[in-house]
Amino acid sequence: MANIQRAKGMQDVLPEDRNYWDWIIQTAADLARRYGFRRIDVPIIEYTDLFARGMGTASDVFVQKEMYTIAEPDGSSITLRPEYTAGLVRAYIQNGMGSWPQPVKLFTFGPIFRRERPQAGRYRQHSQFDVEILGETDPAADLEIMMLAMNLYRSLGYKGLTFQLNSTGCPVCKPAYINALKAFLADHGDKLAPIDKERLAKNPLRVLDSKEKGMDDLLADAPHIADHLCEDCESHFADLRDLLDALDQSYSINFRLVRGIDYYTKTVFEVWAEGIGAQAAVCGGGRYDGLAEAIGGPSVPGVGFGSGIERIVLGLKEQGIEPPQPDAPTVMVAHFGGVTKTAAVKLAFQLRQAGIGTRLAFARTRRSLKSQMREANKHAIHTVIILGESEVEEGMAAVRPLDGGEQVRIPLAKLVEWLSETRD
RNA sequence: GCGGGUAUGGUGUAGGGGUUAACACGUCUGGUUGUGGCCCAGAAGAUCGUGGGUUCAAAUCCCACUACUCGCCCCA
Repeated sequence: MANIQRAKGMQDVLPEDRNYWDWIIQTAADLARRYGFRRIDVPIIEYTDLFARGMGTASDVFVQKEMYTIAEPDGSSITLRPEYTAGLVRAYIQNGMGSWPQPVKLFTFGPIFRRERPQAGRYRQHSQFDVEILGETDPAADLEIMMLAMNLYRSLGYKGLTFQLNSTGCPVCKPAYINALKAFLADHGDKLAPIDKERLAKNPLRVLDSKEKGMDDLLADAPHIADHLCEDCESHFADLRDLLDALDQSYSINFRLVRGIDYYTKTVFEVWAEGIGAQAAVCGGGRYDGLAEAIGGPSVPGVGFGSGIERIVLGLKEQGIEPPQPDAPTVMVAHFGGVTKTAAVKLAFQLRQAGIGTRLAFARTRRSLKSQMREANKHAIHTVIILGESEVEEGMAAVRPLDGGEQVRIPLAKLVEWLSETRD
């Protein structure tokens, strides 16, 4: 058995769990369409270059290790997508969506791949629901993205939801802020943990994300990005907050909320839910006005979010929320082999044709009715139709309700009508 | 990449050197001719993760490896 197992970090989604998935995806798609988003699907594989440019060079070495990259015989390099946004922006540019009515609002679902060490709620293949608005700078677009995310979790029944909101500035104002932050941290270098000193050197913004002891107090006095925003970012952020207020939507300004990649500009946000442990964030997103240019295209502003389905499922389970059960057959046809089996097979398909979900008993030889009844009971069947020799001879069916009630004989010709009137 | 934990039938567990590895759930069959759930009886199903070592004897002790899992780093 030891050698028959799924690859590391991969997951089987068993039928029981799949109920959560279907429900989540259905809910999300309905919601997105109500907001005017349309579904798109892009390939799982893109040229490696697209992701390399999209991510920026800061985390290049690291990124290389986490991506599933394949060298093709023709010398090109392709990669299993580690995120959605770059591929969607590529599709926007390549398909000339710049000349569609703007903005273009898209959503999608599917797997993304990162070679990380697996952990609770984090796998090497995981699926995301991803939503983007491309070609729009209005803060109301940011609002729409945020509210779509929030309302998705609300629709699913999540409790204890909060918005964490911040602005990360833009290429005009961000560098000056980073310098101010660096200077501040350098002044307090003796108070930094080794890990934070490393972050300070590599990616100063990440120090804000530090969970080291004493950092809460220290960072309280650190410069806030909000005080360093340029005029454009400042007004964008103010407008967004006004709109949230207009909707009576509460949120927390979290100046320590930062996102890893370079391409984020202005708005960054996360939705947090209570009760799912260390991974409080069920989704993260933001604005990325510089991404399209970074990958070598025209300037196209964008804002969006991605949310991991596995993590949503985890949260639902921890909050004790169960998905609706999908329809399963409630009618079963039992028989005793031979001519009765032939009759049963014909009947089962007639019922299905008529829209009645039907389970057919299988049996290579004569099989006891007891075992067929037991089978019915295990599958929540509420009506067993028994076709024995005498029934077949007379063109009748013995209809046995399992939820109480008398067994009756119904002419086969009237069975569909009888079932739809009486049993559903 | 770094650290912790765990590995026994399909699942969850018990057993801690000595003849047929136990229990529960699940699965299957039967409990008089063609009737479920409860109950009863029975059956199938494990070379005790892999490889080595100690021993007369290893599921049990030792070592290594692998896998799984939790956390750290990092997170698109």
